[in-house]
Amino acid sequence: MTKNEIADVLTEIATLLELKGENVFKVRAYQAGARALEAIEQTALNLLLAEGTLQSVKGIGEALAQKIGELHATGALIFLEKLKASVEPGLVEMLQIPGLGPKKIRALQEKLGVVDLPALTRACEEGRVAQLDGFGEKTQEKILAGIKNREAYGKRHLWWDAAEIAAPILAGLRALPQVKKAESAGSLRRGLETVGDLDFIVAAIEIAPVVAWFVAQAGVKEITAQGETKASVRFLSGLQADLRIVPEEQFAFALHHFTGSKDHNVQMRQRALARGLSLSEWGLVAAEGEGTAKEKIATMKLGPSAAGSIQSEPELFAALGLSFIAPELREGLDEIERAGCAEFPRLIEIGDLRGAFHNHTTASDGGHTLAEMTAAAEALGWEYLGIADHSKSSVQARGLSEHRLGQQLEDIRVLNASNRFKTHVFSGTECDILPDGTLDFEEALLRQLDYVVVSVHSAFSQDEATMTARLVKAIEHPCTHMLGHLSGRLLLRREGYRVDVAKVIDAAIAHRVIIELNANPWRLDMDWRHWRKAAERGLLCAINPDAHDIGGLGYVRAGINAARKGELVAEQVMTTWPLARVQAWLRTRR
DNA sequence: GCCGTTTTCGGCCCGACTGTTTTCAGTCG
Repeated sequence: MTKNEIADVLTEIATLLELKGENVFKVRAYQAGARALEAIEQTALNLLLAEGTLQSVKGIGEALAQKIGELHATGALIFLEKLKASVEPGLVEMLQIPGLGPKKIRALQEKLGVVDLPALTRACEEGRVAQLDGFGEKTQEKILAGIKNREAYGKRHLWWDAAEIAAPILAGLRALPQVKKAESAGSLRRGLETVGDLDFIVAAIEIAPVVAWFVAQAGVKEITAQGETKASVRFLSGLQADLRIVPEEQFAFALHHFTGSKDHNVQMRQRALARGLSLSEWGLVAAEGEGTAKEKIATMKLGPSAAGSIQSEPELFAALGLSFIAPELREGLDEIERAGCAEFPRLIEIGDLRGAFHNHTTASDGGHTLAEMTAAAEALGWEYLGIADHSKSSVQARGLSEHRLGQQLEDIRVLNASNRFKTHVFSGTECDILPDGTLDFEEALLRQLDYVVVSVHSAFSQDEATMTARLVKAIEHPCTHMLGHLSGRLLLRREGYRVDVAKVIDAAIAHRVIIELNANPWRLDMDWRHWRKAAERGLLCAINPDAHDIGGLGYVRAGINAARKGELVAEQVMTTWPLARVQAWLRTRR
């Protein structure tokens, strides 16, 4: 079993233990073990297991090391099988219903014999749930609504879509006279590829009018919570938005807290405790003595206290002996440990980009012409634009024949010579990698182009070894400059094909082939989780929007999120390089 | 189940809100 599969098993164990009413700290230990496993490389895990030193990994002790070893060696775990047999399988689904946690689910099972969602629905409809201790009419209604809307409520949303919804809300909040500061937080601010809900943090001099505006927005279907410091609404689409309002002095703490991630926050609080401090969304105070952080801050006179002097996130990190951690890096992996040792390098920013490869035109399945795409690139201030329409085997995308590609090559030559645009156009192709790993065009034609992107668009169901060999063979082709969308995944829609990413990265480094970071919000492929280690080993990145129309060029914004999460700096991304350097690089790859 | 500048036991992040209760448990993030 691979480490990610083992991590999934540990998470499953945690869920089952939770449903059994096990000690919450034991549950947390399994969850922490899963995270620890996700954070290390497969090869490192293999080595640790071979050496018998897995317990040196923080969060993995004797029991987890034994179970991980068993899973790695045999692909099965007797402990899990026994655990599964002791928990009704329908209970796991019940955890997805808002308001239902392990305790309530156990009560439902023990008192009413409810073991799955259909039985729960009946029990609600017959009014039996409302009569249980700790339950009532409202809970019963909420459960029924939760079951009915399960799909929409549980759904995650593409970062891109969530960002579009969040932008006018943030602008609306900032326009209110009572609002001093407002930011979006949560996974949206962390730039995660998908977003579960929206979080807004506001510093305001008066609370009521802000809450009133927030809950009265167009498209609000229901108000799910409304208190003194927070309000939550659910939009018609099922997307939930949370608003937290704090005094201005606490804005930095609240922003940090609600940016998360949860794992990051847990580790930050542990770090604070180790220094005799207690961190919460309200502030950073001495951990000793009575009272909550909120109460302490309320009674605190202005003075040289930690909370009084911290006005920003960088100051908050500094107070815990840490260099600033960009929101995109706050996933609770190893960023806190590393921030304790050194500064992070300046991560790539959208303004660093000078162009992009892998864009389509009306010649294949794009919506705008070569000239229109070039004009749009010029409007973005880009020095260059790469055109890579589909090759002939991608019939579904009106892939270009050799003849039509030759024509496009000439069109681009003429366009560049005309000096009509300041943006230089590179002629390329998104050449299909055929099922056997050969390319869709002959070498003689490929050599006439400025560059070649190779991608898989067929035979997705090949086994991992075949697909990996196929990609490696395409990378080894002397004309290949870049590998397009490595996994072929479509977020929230379909899994990528099975491929050994590590081997593909090795091949790309060995043959000086770029792996693109496809910035299309549905793709964001290769995944950000691979980039840091790969780039440290010398892999070069290109942030490519895979634009099929002029609006699609803007997708690089999403690509920047992923690149930052992968800790890429501008130098490691070829599309930040000036035109002359890019030209020279492409020539040396011939 | 994990861990140790509180070190082999006794802790484990912290607070808001809801719904159910008359002071709090459960859930959520």
